[in-house]
Amino acid sequence: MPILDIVCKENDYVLLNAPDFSLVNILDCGQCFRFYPIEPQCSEYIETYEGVAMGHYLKLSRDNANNIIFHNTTKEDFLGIWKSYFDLDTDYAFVKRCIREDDVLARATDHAPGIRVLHQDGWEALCSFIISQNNNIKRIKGIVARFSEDFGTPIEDYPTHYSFPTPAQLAGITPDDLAPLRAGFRAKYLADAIEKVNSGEVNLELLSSLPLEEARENLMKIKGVGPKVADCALLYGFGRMECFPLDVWMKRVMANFYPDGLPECAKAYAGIAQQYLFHYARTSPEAFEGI
DNA sequence: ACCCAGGCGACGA
DNA sequence: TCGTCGCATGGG
Repeated sequence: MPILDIVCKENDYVLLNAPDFSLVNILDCGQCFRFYPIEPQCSEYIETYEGVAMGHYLKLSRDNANNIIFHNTTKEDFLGIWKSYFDLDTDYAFVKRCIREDDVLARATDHAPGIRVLHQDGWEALCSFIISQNNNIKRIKGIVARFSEDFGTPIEDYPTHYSFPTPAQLAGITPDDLAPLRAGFRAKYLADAIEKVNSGEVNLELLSSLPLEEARENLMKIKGVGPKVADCALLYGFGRMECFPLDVWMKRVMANFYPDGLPECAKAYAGIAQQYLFHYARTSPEAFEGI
């Protein structure tokens, strides 16, 4: 049984009736930093976002019938890039039914039912979460945008949009070269990541398959990569859905709701559960009420 | 003016 | 191994 009904309409690909898919939930919940809301161009569209991922520009909308429209997308790009990027092979309705056995997770999934965990490019996720430390999401997005504009490549047919720079494009870059990003003390961490990935001291190719502890230790050889940044890179960039990044918000969640650890029903879906809980804690004033 | 932001490294006990 | 502190930058 297909998880989602997908049809091709002229130049668009459309997910039919996808209630577990909200653009604002997915693209504005602190997991990715390159998508921005734009004015919908059709009265039927509830929300429209555009951005760049995996070296490709994408504009997508949700309409008033809960269809998700991938605008002007080829079959090759949809199946080769976006199907994986938006985790379309995972049945989020099923995952939510499982984790909702827990009351807090039930509230969290009600609060933002359209969250999904993206499968982003690993290098971009690593750099993005190096930048994220002691920083806020708005400024992270600005730094990542300048990183792409200053060192990436214009996208074909969308020359005002830029791909995220590859390690090869950044070879030899010094912290001073990164000054235009205004990344502050994180510039030297980015430079170290560039150096260690280009030298092969850290091999990104292995991180999807290595035992989790080894993968984390590998990433933490990079200056500025500790347990939290490593877990975020592994979860969002290397498909390690068992990762459970503990930032300040998640530490509050654990202390308040789960002093004895994550409930059993969520353990098989730790990364996804984390995303619902993180977003709930950060955006719902009721999250910690009565605690 | 102050405080904080999806942490981390350096340092001292 | 543990706690504490400084860190660049910019928005509220």
